[in-house]
Amino acid sequence: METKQAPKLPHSPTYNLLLQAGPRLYLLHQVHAHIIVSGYGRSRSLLTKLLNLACAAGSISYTRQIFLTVPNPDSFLFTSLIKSTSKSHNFSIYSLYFYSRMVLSNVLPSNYTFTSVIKSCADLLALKHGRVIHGNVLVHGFGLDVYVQAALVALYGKCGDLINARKVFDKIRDRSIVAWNSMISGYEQNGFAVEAIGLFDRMKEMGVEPDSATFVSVLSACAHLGAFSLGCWVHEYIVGNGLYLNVVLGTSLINMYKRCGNVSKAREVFDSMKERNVVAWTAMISGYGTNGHACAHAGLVNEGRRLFASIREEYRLVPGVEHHVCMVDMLGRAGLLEEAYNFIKEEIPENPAPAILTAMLGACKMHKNFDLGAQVAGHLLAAEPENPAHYVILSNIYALAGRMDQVEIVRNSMIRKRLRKQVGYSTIEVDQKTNLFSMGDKSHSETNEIYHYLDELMWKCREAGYVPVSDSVMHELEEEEREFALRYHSEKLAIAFGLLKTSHGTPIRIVKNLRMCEDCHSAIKFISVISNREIIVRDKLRFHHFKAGSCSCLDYW
DNA sequence: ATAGGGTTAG
Repeated sequence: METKQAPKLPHSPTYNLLLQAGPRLYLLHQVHAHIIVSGYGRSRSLLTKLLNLACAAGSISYTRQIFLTVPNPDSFLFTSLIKSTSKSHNFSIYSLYFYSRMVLSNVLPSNYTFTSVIKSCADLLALKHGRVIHGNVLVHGFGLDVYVQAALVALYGKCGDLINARKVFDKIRDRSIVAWNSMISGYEQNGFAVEAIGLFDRMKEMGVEPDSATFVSVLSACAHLGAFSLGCWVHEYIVGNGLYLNVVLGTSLINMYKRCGNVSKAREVFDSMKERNVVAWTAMISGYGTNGHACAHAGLVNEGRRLFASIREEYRLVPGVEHHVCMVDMLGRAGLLEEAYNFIKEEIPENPAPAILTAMLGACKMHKNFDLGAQVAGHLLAAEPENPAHYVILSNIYALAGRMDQVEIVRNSMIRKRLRKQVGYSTIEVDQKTNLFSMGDKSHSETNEIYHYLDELMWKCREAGYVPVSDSVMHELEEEEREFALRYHSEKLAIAFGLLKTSHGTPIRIVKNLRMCEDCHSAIKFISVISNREIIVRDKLRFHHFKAGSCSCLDYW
């Protein structure tokens, strides 16, 4: 017996004209005219298709104009309109608009309506509207539709409401790969890299096969944590399972490798990609930059000046804060303090962004220009009086200049404002698990072993000629604390742990949330010789590759 | 008459 299938009816000639026109405005206008002239001006099906195409063609005004001519828009028309508008970021707001018109017209929404309108809320980060719509979902009985649930998880995740994202996620009975991906990316995008990886492990335990979207988030989490071996595992999995390296996935891999300090692997991936766009190129270039292969480090000041000029002259773009910061950093590093300062005054005469002044201040500190430093710090404190980092660097500058009275004043004003220095920490991945250390941390299960080993190591460093550099420690600390703090800075603890736990020949990779201090920088150079290991430290701004007693940053950072 | 879904990089 053959099964009876519903016969597939051919499209009407007019409908075919619409299909042929596609999302091209001038053709759509012609077909629209044809529709009206041939008396189909009230055909909902034709108007629906026309609306979708007008929207896809990018004209929201034409879309609205057509919408207003539809006699009685039905659920399908509203839904398709909401879906079309949800596809473009620019039109998300109209998605909400048409949804509210739908509700006001008493037209019943479907589960398809909700997936689209929720996506628009997510793109708009419209959490309040999202909550209301979530209520509507429940009222209309779609609370257990897996597509709607996945959209809700993504909505809450994007809006930073992880509690509700997880609540919805936990209620999903049969979790699709997209539901898992939404929750994992929710954690990742909100800075919870460890949780993202934890959920990924759970997903694997449950036998769910990850896909490229899963890996994009997981790689992002690896990049965040500097989790090199997990990142390599993901890469092997991708290759082993023959997953296609599309631009997004490829760029995620590049990003992971470069943020783990391995530019050559990043480059291998880049070279193997079939398609590359601006994002991929930018990821690769910035990888070279942060790892010390760019103008500011190589001292290619003329090249840098020329590139900056080309932003306007060749590319017709307006330089942004990030470009200004780079210029000031590059000039400052090269010792051209005056040029850097004039650059700021000329390029950004009013209210330069704090990041630009911070770069200037760093340059003043590096080249010990205390007068200019104090002047810059004054502007910076006026712009951001609540940021403790500015007070710390200013007090460091005064200390370097030997003006302890000023150090005292800065310190007191910090105390008065109840500002505290951001807590520094370092992480290191061992056996695909990330271990976190903070200064003087004794919470680790192998604390005694680690401290003992570190003391021994520092002793050997001293024998080899290492002298502690105490001026980089916070000046608000008491003398005794200072010595302790210096000896047990988080990166030193993490390195000691790494040396204890990994075999010879394996590079040690550390991620630090703040800038590295001068003392640690000097100590690690000695450690790299004594332990005969390559040590790679990623600090807040850039990479330091220590090998045989020297660092890739050439002591400028 | 006919038509559709949620996740992913700097």
